Parts: sequence; C-alpha cells; structure tokens
Amino acid sequence: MNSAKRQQLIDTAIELFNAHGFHGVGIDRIAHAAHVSKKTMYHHFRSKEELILAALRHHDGLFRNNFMKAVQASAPTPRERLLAIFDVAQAWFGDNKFYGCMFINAVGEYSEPDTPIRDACKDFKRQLLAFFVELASEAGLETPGEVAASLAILLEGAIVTAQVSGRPDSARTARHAAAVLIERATPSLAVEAD
Amino acid sequence: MNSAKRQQLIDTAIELFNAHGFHGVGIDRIAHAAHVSKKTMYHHFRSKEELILAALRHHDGLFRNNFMKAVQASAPTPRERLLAIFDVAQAWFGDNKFYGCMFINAVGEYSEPDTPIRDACKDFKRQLLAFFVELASEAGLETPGEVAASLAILLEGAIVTAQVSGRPDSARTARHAAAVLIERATPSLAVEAD
DNA sequence: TTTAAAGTTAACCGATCTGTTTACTTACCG
DNA sequence: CGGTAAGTAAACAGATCGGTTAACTTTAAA
Repeated sequence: MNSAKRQQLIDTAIELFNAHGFHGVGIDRIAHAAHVSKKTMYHHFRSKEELILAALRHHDGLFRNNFMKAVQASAPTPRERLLAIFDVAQAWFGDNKFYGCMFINAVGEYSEPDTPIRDACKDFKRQLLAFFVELASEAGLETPGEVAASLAILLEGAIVTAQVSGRPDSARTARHAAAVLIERATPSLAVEAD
Repeated sequence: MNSAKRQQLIDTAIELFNAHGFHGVGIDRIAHAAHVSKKTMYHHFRSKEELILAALRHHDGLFRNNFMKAVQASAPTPRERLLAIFDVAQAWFGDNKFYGCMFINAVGEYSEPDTPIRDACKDFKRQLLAFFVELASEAGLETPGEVAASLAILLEGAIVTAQVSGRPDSARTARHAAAVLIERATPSLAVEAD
C-alpha cells in the first residue's frame, strides 16, 4: 500500500493545508506540487477527505513523537519536563513555517461533530493530554490530572496567541503560569486554603 | 451605506462562516441564505474579502460588547470579574451554536501575515487583552500585565479545548488555574520566591 | 410626480472544484 | 518472458467558484 509517491502526496498535503487551509487547496494543486499525476493520487486515496485524514494521522504521529522526544531531551526530571513543554513550544512558534496547530485549524473548517476528521483531531489532543498526565504523575504532583489539564489549556492558548497575535513569547508567559500551578500542586509544600 | 439587506448579509455570513469555514462557503450560498440577490450583495460589498472583513468587524464589536457586559454583570468587584471571565466563557461554550472563536478560525485559513483579515483578528485579541489588563489593574494586582496575559492565554486555551475536544468544562479548569495566578499576584499576600 | 437609489431574476464569464476515463509507459517479479 | 501494479499526460464531466451584466421593479424622498 505504501509507496514513495503516496508519502510525497501526504507531505505536500500537510504543507499546503497548513499554509492555505483545507478548503483552500484543491487536489490538482497538491498533485502538481507533489510531482504526482492526479490519477495516481486517486489511486492512493479514494477522495480528498481520505487524503486529509491520512495527512492528519501522519502529522499526528510525527508531531507527537518529535514533541515528546524534545521534551524528554530538554530536561532530566518529570517536574522539569512539565516546564520544558513550553520551551519546546517556544522553539516551534519561532519556526518560519509555524501555522498554528493543524488540528485546531482543521476543526475550524469542519465543525460537524463525530466525523472522521473531527475524531482524528480529538484523538491527537487526547493523546497529548495523556502524555502530560504521565509526566505530572511521575513528578509526584498531588492532582496530576488537574495540573495536566491546566498545562494543556495553557499550551493551546500559547499556540493560538502566537499564531493569531504573532507573539511567540506567549510560550514564556504560559511557562511562568505553569510554574506557579506546578508549585501549587507540589505535596511537600504547605498548601494555602482556597 | 447601511441597509437592512446589508445587515442580513453580514449576519448570514457570520453564521455560515462559523459553521463551514470561510473558503467552505461561497457568495451564492450566502446571498441565497440571506434572501438577497447576488447583485445586491456586490452592491454592498466589492468582493468576498470585503464581506469577510465586514463580518469579522461586526462580530468583533458585538461579541466584545456582549462579553464585557456579561463579565461586568456577573461580579461586583474587578478581582471577581477576572474569574467571571471564565463563567461567561463556560456559558458560551455550552451554546449549541458554539463554533470556537471566529478569529482563531479565520487565521487558520488565512495564514499570510499583515493582511486586512489578519489585522482584524489581531485587533480583536488586542482589545480583549486590554480589557483584561484594565480589570487586573483595577483589582490592584502586582503585575497586571502579566496576569492579564496569562488569563488571556487560559481563555484561548479553554476555547479551543472546548471546541476541539468537546469539553465545555475546560472553562472550569481554566478558572481554577486563573484563581491560583490571581492569588499569587495579590500584593497583601507573602509571595514565595521563584 | 418625477427621479435616483436599491432591489429583483437570470443569464453569462472564465476559472477551479472533485472525480473519472482513455491511452500509454514504465518497472519489477514470478 | 509475460503479466501486473504503478506510473504518466490529458481530456472530460458536472458542479461551483468569484464576479459581471442586462433588463426590469420597487421604494422613498425632492
């Protein structure tokens, strides 16, 4: 099933979808940019939606793998890695080909719930959250689920702020906020009442 | 320049753009749904982009006005209003016509920087942030700019989490995080070192 | 009552959309 | 060697895209 052409199509599709949106890029343009005939494209993918799904899934695996590896490599302890999330994010935001989160952008164009595209986006976010929960648990925090959910929200917010407002330093702000939340959930500390 | 038809077009455009994306909705569809002829549409707007801009600007004014009023009405003091942001957001997320933030979605489709559409989105976010800074200042927080920026990131994150993952309760999580950050920035409190 | 603006329907333009088909060329594999 | 899967270019189909035009009707103010 796999072939070099198929992968070229997926890679090209990811680039073009990121840059111009999903409805904004046609099959002809993708096939041409990937140096692949239209027929071959329809040989590998039954429809545009299937190509979109393949692009989302490939980007899911690639991005999450790179992101998690970078976080692991950026700090030695789980606690520090929770903060390293935002260092990795900051490097990402600074990339000249930063177009925000592909999955957030996809949901913006496909609002109908419980469709394959929506499910793929949900899946990505759920798995990223699971990674945060794991780190928070390893760090021995009191409420790992709560902290992980908060950090996930901070990351999402930093992404769209960097994207919409063009401020890559949103990663720094989010990191500071994360540090306060993590400190607050550290068991050895005396916790002040709500 | 203004007329009932013009406003119908804008209102219809906002609904359709939110539900199907900007590239996903054509002029014909908008005109038909608004019960307005195509000619009339092009009488009021020179191009689709001008209609998009008018829709974004109208939504900007309307949404921000409603949001700020709701926040002011939800709590009596600036400090409590900073938290009320997330109560208002939660009510918004629960709306059956919640499609995320129109401006975030717009940037996902129009990535080229320094275009009128991008500027309109930037403007919206900047003015919302200004509102948060004002509240944080009135609340007498030590670093109103920092706190406001953090709350803005938390709100953005809660929006996309509710949108992508279908969890309106992200507003609750964000609210808890905001409470910790606000407490941390309250001057009467002894602040522990970083 | 005249007149100009705002409105209508419907046809048309060239381009592009997703998807199919035809006729032909590789390249590998049993 | 012979067959099959993967590839090509290019035309085609029907729909829709953004945008224009022609001929006509409504509406409201001077």
